[in-house]
Order: sequence, then structure tokens, then C-alpha cells
Amino acid sequence: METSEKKKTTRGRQRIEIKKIQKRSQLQVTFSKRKAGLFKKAGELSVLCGVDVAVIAVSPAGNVFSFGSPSADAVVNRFPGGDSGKDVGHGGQWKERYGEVEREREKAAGGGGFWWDRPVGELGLGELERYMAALEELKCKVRRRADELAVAAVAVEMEMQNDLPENFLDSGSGTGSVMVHPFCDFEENYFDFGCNY
Amino acid sequence: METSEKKKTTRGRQRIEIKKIQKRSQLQVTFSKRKAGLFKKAGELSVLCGVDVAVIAVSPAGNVFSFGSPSADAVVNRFPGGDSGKDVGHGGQWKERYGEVEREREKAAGGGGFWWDRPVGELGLGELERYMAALEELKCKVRRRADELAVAAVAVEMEMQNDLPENFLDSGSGTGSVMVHPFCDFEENYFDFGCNY
DNA sequence: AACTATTTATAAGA
DNA sequence: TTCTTATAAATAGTT
Repeated sequence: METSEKKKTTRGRQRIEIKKIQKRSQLQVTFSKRKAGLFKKAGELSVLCGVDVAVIAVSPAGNVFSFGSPSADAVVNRFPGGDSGKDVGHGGQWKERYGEVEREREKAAGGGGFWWDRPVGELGLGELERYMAALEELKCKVRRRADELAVAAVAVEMEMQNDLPENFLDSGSGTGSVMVHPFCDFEENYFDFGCNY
Repeated sequence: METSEKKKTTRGRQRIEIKKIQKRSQLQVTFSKRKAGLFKKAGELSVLCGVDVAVIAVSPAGNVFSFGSPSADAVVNRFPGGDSGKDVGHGGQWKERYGEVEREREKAAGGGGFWWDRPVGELGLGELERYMAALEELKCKVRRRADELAVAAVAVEMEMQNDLPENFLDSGSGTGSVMVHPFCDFEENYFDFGCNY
């Protein structure tokens, strides 16, 4: 083998430190790539284990919001032409659907695309309302659990509260554009990274 | 090289189909590993890009709930001894804290452990209440966005709603135990996988 | 948006 | 379950 022949075209993946990326251009591409990876992982976990998984990301500008819950029948049924309601075992069904959506996305990439590939600004209120309903239900569920705990673990609770700040979750300050997508497939060109660096 | 000498000890990682795992033992280990991986990815995305990321997983039994928002100052400030409030630029600070928590976890593994390593049953209401507040805020944010859209995209909305089922998100049916943890570090022995297979 | 050389995640096995 | 190992998958830097 010769030395001059095998010149590497790239250095390949490099190890990086997990600290905030400063360069705007790199931040954008990294966010894009890793968000896609995260959503893919979430979808896989959901399917493999039959669990609901949701991933939420708020940009520094408060511009991006994402959500998915792939394992629920409801999500499968959202596909155009989905056979709603019947057949609760959705293992194989899911796989079929997945391929279907993948193919649809291929087409969508070139043309107008399907609604789940668009930012919510093009979608309207239907999704947002359902999302709010979902949050409300989740909140009720948490509240029920809290009630249970109130009986059993008051003493511990008192302690815990002293370890926590007022603002446990800062949801960001923004105008909040929102995306909803069954398989976390999405376009994100509308994304502008308008602050924090 | 001999043939009998180099016998591989394992087959290494094998490719798997993304479909529901049927075997209980494998499901549990896969869920555990992949959830850890997902949380790690979420934390990395959060730090690298300075964004809030939350990951939520509801088991088929409705028994597990997880959440993280690593980039917010609030989360950093939750650590015992955290310097609350000052210094909004938390890039390097974050890294320091991370190491600190990692070290604490080492110790926690052997002894009584710290609160963020425990299931919420041992924690009490403080976290749950904050979580509910976070959901409420998020909901308000979504509602604001919906209001904006109501002005600009009513026509599209009408279309969208026809493509969606009633039950967009099924949050599960369960008793809902809940975990909250800053870096998605956690113990999960309490996890029982009580249904759906 | 595509491409690779690498790093990272992880399915099996111990 | 926690560790190891071989391999699959993700991705940083480049084009």
C-alpha cells in the first residue's frame, strides 16, 4: 500500500467537550443533528418498550418546542388512512406504519409536504389544543400521585422543599413556536437562534 | 494466527429490529439502558446548545415518569450548596457542577444517597407541585401561541383537525410514580413493569 | 445536504 | 445487576 494514495478525506468524528458551543453556525448544526438523534432514540425506546415518550426542547430564544408520544395508538391513528380504534396490539402494525410514513416523507421532501413535517405556524390550533389537553391530563395524574404522597410522606416533603429554589423550571421567555410530530420527523429551517450568544 | 485461539467471547452488539420487545427480562434491561442513553443525550444537547430539554417517559403500567431541564439556572441552583441567582452565564459553571454531582453520586451509590437519586415516593410533594406549575406555564405558553395562530391560520387549522383523532395523547392509565432528577441520574429498582405484555 | 473517520451507544454474554 | 466486548449507530469536521 502506498503512502500518498490513502490520504484521509476527513478527520472523522472528533471528541468534543460537553460545554456550551459558542460559534453560532456550529451551534445550529449541532442542535439540529443532536435533536434529530434524540428524537430518533426516543422513538426507538417508545416502540421497543411500548412506552410513551415525550421530548421537549426550548431554545434559548424560546422559539422551538417539540413533542412526541409514538407508542400510543392515538399517534398511529393520526396517519392519513389509519385504521382507527381497533386492534390494540400495535407492534407489527406500528412497523408497517413506520415504513409508510418514511415513504411519505420521501415525497414530502420534494413537494408541499405533510402537516407533520411543518412548523406549527403552518398547522393551526388543532394540535396545540390537543397538546394542552395532554398537559392538563398529565398534570392531573401528577396531582393524584401528589395526593397519595401527601398521606404518606409529609415529613420528607418538608425537608425536600428546603433544598429547592422558587423557580424549579424556567420554561423560557419566548414567543414559542411549536412543533408536533408523531415520529419526530420535522423541518426546522424556520429556526433562527435569535439569542443567548 | 491460529483458528482455535481467537474465539470471540461475545458476538458484540447485534442489530435489532425496532419493534416491541416481548421478553420481559430483555424489555426491562433495554428500557433501562436506552432510557439512560436518552437522558444522557438530552443532557448533552442541553449543555452544548444552552437549551432547555425535558424527557418524559410513561411506562405501559403508567409507573414511571422522568424529567430534566439541565440548562436552566434553576436546575443548577437545586444542588445542595448551589450559589443561587447570580451569574447568568452558566457555561463553565455548569461543567463544574456536573463534576460535583458526579462525585456525589459515587458516594450516594453506597450509602443513603441523595434526593435526586430516589423515586419520588421518598421525596414528597415539593417536586410534584413544581412540576405541575411547569406544566401549567408550558400550557399557557402554548395557548399564547395558539392565540397568535388563531389570527393568521384559521383556514389551515380547519383542515388539520380533520386529520386527527379525538385522543391525540393517551397519557396512560396508571398510578403514576414520578421521578425528577437534574441530570437524569437515577435509580429505578422500584420499577416493576406490571402490564402490557 | 452528503460524506467518513471516529467516538459513542448498546445487544449479548459473563 | 453490573462489567465486558464486539459491533451497530451517532456524529464532528469537512466538502
